[in-house]
Amino acid sequence: MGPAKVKAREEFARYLQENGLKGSQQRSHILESFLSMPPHLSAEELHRQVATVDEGIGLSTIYRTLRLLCDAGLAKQRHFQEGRSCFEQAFEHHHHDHLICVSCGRIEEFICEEIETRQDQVADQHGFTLTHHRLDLYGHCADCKPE
Amino acid sequence: MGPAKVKAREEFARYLQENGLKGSQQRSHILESFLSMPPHLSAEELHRQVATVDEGIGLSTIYRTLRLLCDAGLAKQRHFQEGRSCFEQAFEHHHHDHLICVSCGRIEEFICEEIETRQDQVADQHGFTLTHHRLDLYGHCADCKPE
DNA sequence: GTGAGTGCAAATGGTTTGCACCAAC
DNA sequence: GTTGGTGCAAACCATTTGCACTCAC
Repeated sequence: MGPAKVKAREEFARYLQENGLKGSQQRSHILESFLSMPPHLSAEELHRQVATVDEGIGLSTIYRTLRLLCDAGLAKQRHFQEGRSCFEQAFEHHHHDHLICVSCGRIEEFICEEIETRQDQVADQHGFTLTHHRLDLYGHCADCKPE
Repeated sequence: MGPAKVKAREEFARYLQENGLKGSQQRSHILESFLSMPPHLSAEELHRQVATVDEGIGLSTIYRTLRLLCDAGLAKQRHFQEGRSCFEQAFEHHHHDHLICVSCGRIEEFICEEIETRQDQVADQHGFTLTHHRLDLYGHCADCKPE
């Protein structure tokens, strides 16, 4: 169990504390599952995982807690596919962009300073002040290459 | 009326022809409205515009025709905001990325060869073969700058 | 006249919400 | 014991679809 996860737990507890929110068994189970899973997952996937520990937990609670985690800065909501959210572990993560395999769904992260710089230049040329951006590269990963 | 629009009409007729599809008053009205409007619009916006010419036209017909236009290569479906599609005029358009104003919704297009090149390099380093990508820059445009 | 196109209403599906009940502080 | 949390079912909402009818070829 890495120190990042310990810190994430503390962070969540602190967030609840500071906002006059309560803890609960469900929230603990959801957080633990979230921390133990791959860094990118859907609400549905998280729900299935949590169900192995707590059968009766509702999907709405998953969504509500996921929103809490986003507000607390521990998760980030992404939209790699239309009509379905992907939640990403955000604690101790710096900015990065994504490579998404269109065959198997594998997601890899990267960051390219050159691209970041160019984006700022482009925005500048158009008189825009950037708030955020989204760069997703879609393709076939090494394992899914057609022969 | 630019030559691009004339070509777009011919292209659509040809597409229908080649695929054993029929023309209709509705399809003509929708195409004309689509060509006369700004290059980025929602199905709803197109529907409202078409309604000024043909009151009774259904929203489903708008969607069905929009899909046809995409298939014919005259439109491209984008997803700048979650849960709402944006359709873009695609005839005589080359590849480009977008700047989106988070205040007024204005959309500007740009292309940066340097970024394109870097994307290929990044994909290569990760063993990916790119099929497509999505680069959206969000921010405040010149007119919406906070003083 | 036949197969495709249309309008309408109903379905879809991921996500959110209203509400009565339950539990953490 | 008060206030927030939970599960369930119903609501959302852009988009799609089933169906009976109409129109283009």
